[in-house]
Amino acid sequence: MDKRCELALHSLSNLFPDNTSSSSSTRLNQNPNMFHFPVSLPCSRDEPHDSGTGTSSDENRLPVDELDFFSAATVNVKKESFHADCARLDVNTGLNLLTANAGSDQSTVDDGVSSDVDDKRVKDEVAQLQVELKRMNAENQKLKDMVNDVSNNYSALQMHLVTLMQQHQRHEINEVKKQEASLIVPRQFMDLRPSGIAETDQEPSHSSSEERTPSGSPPNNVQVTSPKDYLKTKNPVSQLDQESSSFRDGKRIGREESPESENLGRNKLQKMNPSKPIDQATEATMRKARVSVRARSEAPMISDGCQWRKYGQKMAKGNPCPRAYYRCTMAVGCPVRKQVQRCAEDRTILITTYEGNHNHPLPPAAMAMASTTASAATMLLSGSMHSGDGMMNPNLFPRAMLPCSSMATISASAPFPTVTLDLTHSPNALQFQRPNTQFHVPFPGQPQNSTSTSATQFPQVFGQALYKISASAPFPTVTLDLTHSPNARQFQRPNTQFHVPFPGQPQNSTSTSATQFPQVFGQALYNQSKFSGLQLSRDIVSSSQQQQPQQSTLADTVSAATAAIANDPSFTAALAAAITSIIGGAHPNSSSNTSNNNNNNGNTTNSRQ
DNA sequence: CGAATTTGACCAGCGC
DNA sequence: GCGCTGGTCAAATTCG
Repeated sequence: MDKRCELALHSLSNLFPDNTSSSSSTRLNQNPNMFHFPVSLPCSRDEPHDSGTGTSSDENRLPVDELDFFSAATVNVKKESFHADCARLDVNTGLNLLTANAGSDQSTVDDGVSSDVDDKRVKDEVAQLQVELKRMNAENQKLKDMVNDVSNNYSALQMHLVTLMQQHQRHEINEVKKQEASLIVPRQFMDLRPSGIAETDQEPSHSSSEERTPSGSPPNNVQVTSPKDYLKTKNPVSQLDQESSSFRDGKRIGREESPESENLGRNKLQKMNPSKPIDQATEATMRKARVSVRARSEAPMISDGCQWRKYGQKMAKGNPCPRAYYRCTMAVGCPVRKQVQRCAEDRTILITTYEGNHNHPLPPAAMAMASTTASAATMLLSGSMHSGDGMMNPNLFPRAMLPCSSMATISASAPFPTVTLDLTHSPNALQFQRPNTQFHVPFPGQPQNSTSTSATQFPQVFGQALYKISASAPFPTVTLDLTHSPNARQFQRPNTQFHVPFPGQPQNSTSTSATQFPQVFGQALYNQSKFSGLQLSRDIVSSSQQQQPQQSTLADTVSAATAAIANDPSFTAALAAAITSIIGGAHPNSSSNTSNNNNNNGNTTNSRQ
């Protein structure tokens, strides 16, 4: 920052010790869509200003010269710095200062000069200043309106981007489907049937594996066994696998009916629609694609900005913790559902599995998670669609999915290959890998020390830490493992606070019951492209990263991500979401999502279990 | 009193 | 065919 600006702000703080700093950082915080940039106050004055003169706060008094300086600075803020407005530099502060000092200055002059001439001159100056104040207030209001417009436009664009992404992916899927319809390339990474081919019930004798094969033909060169067999013979070992196995355990979970036909059995639905349009098939596939998010949280549910209604709870096999079922209630008929369950091995880990895509506009607070899950599902489906070759050579799959596959592993020998993308091996990852780490992101209208939020705030984090693609289940699942919490600092907005001690930033001791995750989508791209091939043990990385937070910048991340995407277009969807996240990450979360059902962890279980 | 949650019942898929 | 399991429904209950 220009030194003169610093001096100006210093003077402001001296004059209004209780007002300046707070107002400059909070007034425009009312707009949740605001970006938070470092304050940059442009100053036009050529001569360096000596803040030591006339800034004594004892009398709140400034010489006219100083008033002129602030006036000039304020005008420059208005004229030059839309950025400054975005940056929470409240021009009103300067205006208030101007007003206050105009008054004090007048009184000071009155005390010191008794002549009518001087008094008249001062009054004239005050009048001029007041006129100028009015003008600047009007201009300031215009600027604020502009900021609001930009924020609104941004939100609309973000929504539009997500919509376009989904449409684009559907188009791609349709294109690939047409190609595969002629080639009849077996797929094993997902459940994509050509339109018109009903699911399991038309071929009840088929195994679950066969059901995933188009045309009912088994994969050419892949031994097909049931998921349970796979689990028996192959031990994915990782916790993720064990968790996802609860969905893979040879059972088909989730129904594919549209909300309008939810009450119809799948059989009925398919009989009613023997020739399901391809879009519906795609939609069904998208609906089946699952994104599982693992996050450490004491809260019963992470807050993703959506509204959910609990419609069931069951005890799942192998897990003493009940699994809760939620349905999106932000719009009538929204097909999105999610399951929330604690990890059996580590109950501090909350596993949230999303299924489906929202069919309604989302508030900014929900955009992050929605785009994350949509992108994850899209990526999975896209990778699946491109996995025709990967079918023959499963190692191609992670290569296609990631610009740098050094951290991707795949159990190629398994009949149900599982792609594990362990991005925690990046040097940046695992910084937050601490049990019960709590992030604190103050949002407008939310007390910073609030402990009332029972849900974990969950901005967009896809692409970071450990995420895993599990296509072996009836539903392909992307698992985002946030328990190896990512380094979110790169994307931390200046106005965002975390409980993680950063260099030069004292650790905030406030606590909140809500675990709030910073938005770090896309960082994996950065890590991967920049540190490709770097093989570090997780423990080493973990320990080192906890002590050496990364200092990378957003620009670095974006450029690296750009380079990564240039290497592999298949990652378009994920990158798009990453950029979306980077651009829009500062969205505050709506209070708590849903109903804050604090009893979700309760012991109430289905008696049948 | 309406909304949200709880919970027992039901259904479907799958393995044996 | 039967039992197990996951998922959902809907009446009962609780909550604000």
